[in-house]
Amino acid sequence: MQRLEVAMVKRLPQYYQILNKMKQHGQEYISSEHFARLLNVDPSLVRRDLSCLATGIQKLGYPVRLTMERIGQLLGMRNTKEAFLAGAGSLGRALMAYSGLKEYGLKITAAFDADPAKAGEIVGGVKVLPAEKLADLMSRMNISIGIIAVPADTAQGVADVMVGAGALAIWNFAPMTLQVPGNVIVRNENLAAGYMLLSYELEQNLSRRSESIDEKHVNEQAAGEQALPQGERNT
Amino acid sequence: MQRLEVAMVKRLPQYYQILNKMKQHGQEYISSEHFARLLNVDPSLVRRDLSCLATGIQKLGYPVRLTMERIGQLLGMRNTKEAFLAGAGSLGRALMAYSGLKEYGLKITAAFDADPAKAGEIVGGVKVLPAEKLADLMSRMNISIGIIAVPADTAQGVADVMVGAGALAIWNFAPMTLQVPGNVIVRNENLAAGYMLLSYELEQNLSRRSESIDEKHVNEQAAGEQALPQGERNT
DNA sequence: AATAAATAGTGACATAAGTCACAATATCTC
DNA sequence: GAGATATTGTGACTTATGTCACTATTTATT
Ligand SMILES: NC(=O)c1ccc[n+]([C@@H]2O[C@H](COP(=O)([O-])OP(=O)(O)OC[C@H]3O[C@@H](n4cnc5c(N)ncnc54)[C@H](O)[C@@H]3O)[C@@H](O)[C@H]2O)c1
Ligand SMILES: NC(=O)c1ccc[n+]([C@@H]2O[C@H](COP(=O)([O-])OP(=O)(O)OC[C@H]3O[C@@H](n4cnc5c(N)ncnc54)[C@H](O)[C@@H]3O)[C@@H](O)[C@H]2O)c1
Repeated sequence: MQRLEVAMVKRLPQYYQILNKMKQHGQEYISSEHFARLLNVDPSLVRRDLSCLATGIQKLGYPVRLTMERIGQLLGMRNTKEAFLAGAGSLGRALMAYSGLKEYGLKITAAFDADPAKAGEIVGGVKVLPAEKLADLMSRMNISIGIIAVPADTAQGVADVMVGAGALAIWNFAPMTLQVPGNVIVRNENLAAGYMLLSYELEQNLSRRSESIDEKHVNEQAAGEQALPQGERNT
Repeated sequence: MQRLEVAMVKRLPQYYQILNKMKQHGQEYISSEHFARLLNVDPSLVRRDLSCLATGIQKLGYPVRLTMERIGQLLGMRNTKEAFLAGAGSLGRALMAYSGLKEYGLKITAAFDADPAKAGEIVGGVKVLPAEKLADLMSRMNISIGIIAVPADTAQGVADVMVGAGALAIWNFAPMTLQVPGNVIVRNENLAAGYMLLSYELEQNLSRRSESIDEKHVNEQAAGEQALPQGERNT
């Protein structure tokens, strides 16, 4: 009964990150219970997710190194992939400077910016080139991942160029959904949308809190303070 | 039959962003069909999501301004919220400089960094202060949102300080899940995990492609090129 | 005024995701 | 080496999410 579902795959990176931290702490094993506490999910969900890796050992838990290895392999992190970045603005530079991505198998080979003043700059070891060169270099170097960090109104155009140059996957930071052919993978990292969600939940919490104050006639500001753990939001 | 679900609320920001673009283009109405095309989802899902807003007009679609207004209200964007940012590194600076957030009702009032050399800097109109001042200022100014852009190993400590100072919501960019009391909302913006997902799907696509090449004995490199639209990944 | 056409709203259904409870099993202790 | 115990793996169940097909409504057209 292999339940290789989307929701599960979304959690695998989190297990991986936890395992990584455990490894650094010299931990040998970690239980589903422990995973669950760190991730605010149900232990049985962890077990269900990891059962497909066939790596759990009864009474001990999951061996840190082996499980990490398996997840890394499943997620395709073993072989480093090269990517081109479009847009060397403040977010683009942050990505260039971010060493964490190498650890997960991503290497930003070059960046491209429409602003001629930015050409020649080097950030985090990554050189910025003129935007015009993107298409040609991408197809000639056979780069299959494109990262989009340009303003929303030019994002679709950049995506089209990347796809035309052979991109198979696009990591998009512009706050919009891109239109691409069916064989191209897009992952939208819509941070603004993420904030709106936070804003919504905060609003909900606040109104619930004031409701209970209303109901119980003041003197209950602490109400909800010890409320049931609601878990964290992401995904 | 009010289906006010999590999954739906996650899509509302996307509808909002599309409506915003439509407004700028002077569009008056937008149909569920149109929404669906832009978001790569089923039109009936759009209708179900928006039905709770009671704003759709038959034969015309959804009125852009009114619907945007309703969503903005539901998401709690009408009243601007102030936030403190911890970590004025490359990502933190990008957030300070990002004007897009104001549009959605978020104002970063001040930033805090443990590195004394960074104190006094101003990025995007936001001043960087010494990290020691965070707790005191946060509780005195009654700021309820904290943004975490510090390295993963200090993130939990910063979160604890924020919660102690009265934070009710945390927007976390460190690649880990934070432990907070049940009344505090956390949104994890785990970009590294996002990349791993992209990597996984790319790997899947590549292996499926090579499979079909194997099966049909070469000469079919184009196979999958016109594959069924798989929609985009986010959330 | 009648008709056509587009499009929202929705009940019934299908699939995905998560929870519970418990059996199976590996390790540890004495 | 026998028994206790922690912990995995999983079938049955519950809840959430998405899809389909159809009805109702509004506007445009003749
Ligand atoms: N800065 C943030 O923290 C942040 C947060 C969330 C989302 N985003 C999104 O990320 C994107 C970039 O944001 P930013 O703050 O870095 O903006 P920015 O204005 O600092 O940088 C954008 C860069 O893209 C370049 N550019 C424009 N058109 C281009 C093209 N066709 N080809 C190549 N380069 C081009 C510009 O010259 C500029 O250097 C935007 O879509 C923004 O909405 C940014
Ligand atoms: N840069 C990126 O593109 C990127 C992408 C994804 C995730 N992240 C995550 O975001 C976080 C920040 O990344 P970054 O690239 O900006 O790192 P960075 O090293 O450039 O910046 C981190 C900043 O935090 C400060 N800091 C450390 N401890 C602190 C404390 N206790 N209080 C206040 N400030 C403190 C440091 O002085 C530094 O200025 C990290 O967790 C990283 O994994 C970054």
